Amino acid sequence: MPLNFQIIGISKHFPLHSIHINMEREVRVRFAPSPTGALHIGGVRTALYNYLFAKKNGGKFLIRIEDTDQTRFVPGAEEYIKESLAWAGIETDEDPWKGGPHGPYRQSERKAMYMQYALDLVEKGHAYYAFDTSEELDAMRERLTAARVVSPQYNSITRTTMKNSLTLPEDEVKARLASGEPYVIRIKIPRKEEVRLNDMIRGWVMVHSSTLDDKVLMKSDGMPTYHLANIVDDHLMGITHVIRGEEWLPSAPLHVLLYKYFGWEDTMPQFAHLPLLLKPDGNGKLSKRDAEKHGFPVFPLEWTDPNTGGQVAGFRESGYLPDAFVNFLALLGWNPGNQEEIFSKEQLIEAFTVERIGKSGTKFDINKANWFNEIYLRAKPNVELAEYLLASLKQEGIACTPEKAAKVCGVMKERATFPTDFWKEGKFFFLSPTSFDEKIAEKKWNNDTVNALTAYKEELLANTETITPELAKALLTTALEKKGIGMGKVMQGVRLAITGVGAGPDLMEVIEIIGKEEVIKRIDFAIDNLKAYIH
RNA sequence: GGUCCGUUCGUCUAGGGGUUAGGACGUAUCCCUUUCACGGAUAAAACACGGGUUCGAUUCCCGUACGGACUACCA
Repeated sequence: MPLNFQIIGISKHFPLHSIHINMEREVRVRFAPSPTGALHIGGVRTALYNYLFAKKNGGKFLIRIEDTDQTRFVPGAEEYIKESLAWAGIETDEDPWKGGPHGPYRQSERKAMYMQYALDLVEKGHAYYAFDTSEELDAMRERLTAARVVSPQYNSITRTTMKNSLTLPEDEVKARLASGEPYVIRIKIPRKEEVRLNDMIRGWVMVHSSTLDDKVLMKSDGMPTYHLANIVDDHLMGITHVIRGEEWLPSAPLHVLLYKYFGWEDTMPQFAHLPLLLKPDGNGKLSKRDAEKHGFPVFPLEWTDPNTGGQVAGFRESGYLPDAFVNFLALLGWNPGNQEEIFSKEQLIEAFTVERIGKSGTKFDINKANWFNEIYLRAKPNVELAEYLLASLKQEGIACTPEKAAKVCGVMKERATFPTDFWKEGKFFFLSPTSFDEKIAEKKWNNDTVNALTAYKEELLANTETITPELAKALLTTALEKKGIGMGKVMQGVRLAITGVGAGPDLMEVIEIIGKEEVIKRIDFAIDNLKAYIH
């Protein structure tokens, strides 16, 4: 794409690179999880926002696995991430599994390229070797704490007392390196400098460099830390916007400094730090414990930790529909600015802007998630819903035609929250009642009900037409008129006899689905078995 | 402790110098339904506090309080 002349004209006064690049660069964003366990719902939201942003702006969304900490690697976690995003319908353009032009997409596989960047910083005087052992580090912190230093850290002051290439003679440094002694490379944070960044959500954030510490860039095992790896990779992968959780905000100034020292300021991505997802009660970050405490999932998929054996519930397994889940998640911290709440994925892409992401933490409310699920469940065609019911029935060993299952779902969906409710609340469509709701029986089972049912049975027997809801109702009306009993008086009893419970979909529709013969059988059974309730 | 971020109904939020502070979930009540829901309607429910600035502040500024994140050779 050629630059237009106006921009070239401006370039006399403003740096051309930044204007040029910002306008011409394709939007590229990434989700960079660590494979250390199940992907938290907050992570899914971060991925979702990245995805929505990319698609909205005609850009690319990619996944990069940040597995630089080998000690925290958990088998299966990577697969879990992949499956979670797939379930939620968050599609990637580039990732470790399908690859892409900027691979590899696993930091462990990029290991070889980080050292040269760290060394580049050392050469430029922005980083240095450090040989301190962890015991020495601990001792330093203890010493500083004892001296009531407010923040004991490896920084411009303390580094002068430690074992590093700034304090040791050059020869000794060389000797130590040559001897294979373990070392790390630390960034050399300037003593006095104001570091600022313009966060897309929070505006200007300013931090004084004196509060930053000399973070480790290269670990002694030859792996980079997150701070180094994420800057190098984002740069190499052409990332234009970094949308990540608020927990990264404190280290963002460090990252800005790194871009500066590498000389990549012109293409430094824009940052957007997302508000946290909080516990539904009280305060704090939403955690696994909340799931256990409140009985709802905080992870997209069910997960069993291979190391601890600990198990967590998943939204998928709990019966949440992917579209409902995504819709719910999108509104947790973002809003469209109008009063609409129901958004398909495509509509979310269309409506999404970073500007409308809120600043404050968001408490997690499962009620709202359930509401979304109900909305999406009702919008689904009955045949699609039937698949869920058919699956439940198969587990129970009950045969059923797809047509009947669809019909059951059709009448049940108005009252269901989860697909599993079709079976749970609608067992009576498939199983004759063997027991009855005692409370209803106590209240509604009486001579009138028995008389009404007896008369109804006669009418059903006498009629030879195929039963429909209308016919079922007409016959009941006739029976009741003959007996001189009001419908309202016995309806609950009739329902109880036929379904065994006091609540359910329209009874006449239930009768149609169950069929005349079965209804008659159930009436007989109820009359025989509920005698004790007649006073 | 230090640094940074935040604070509108119980929850998610809209709004923004003058509003009856709007919507949604949840809750309650009523209507519809000769059954159960769905649906509809109504109600209760919020600008953390104190100073400024201003004719006027929930909105802007500064404090305080409260909450949170970060403070590893973890990400």
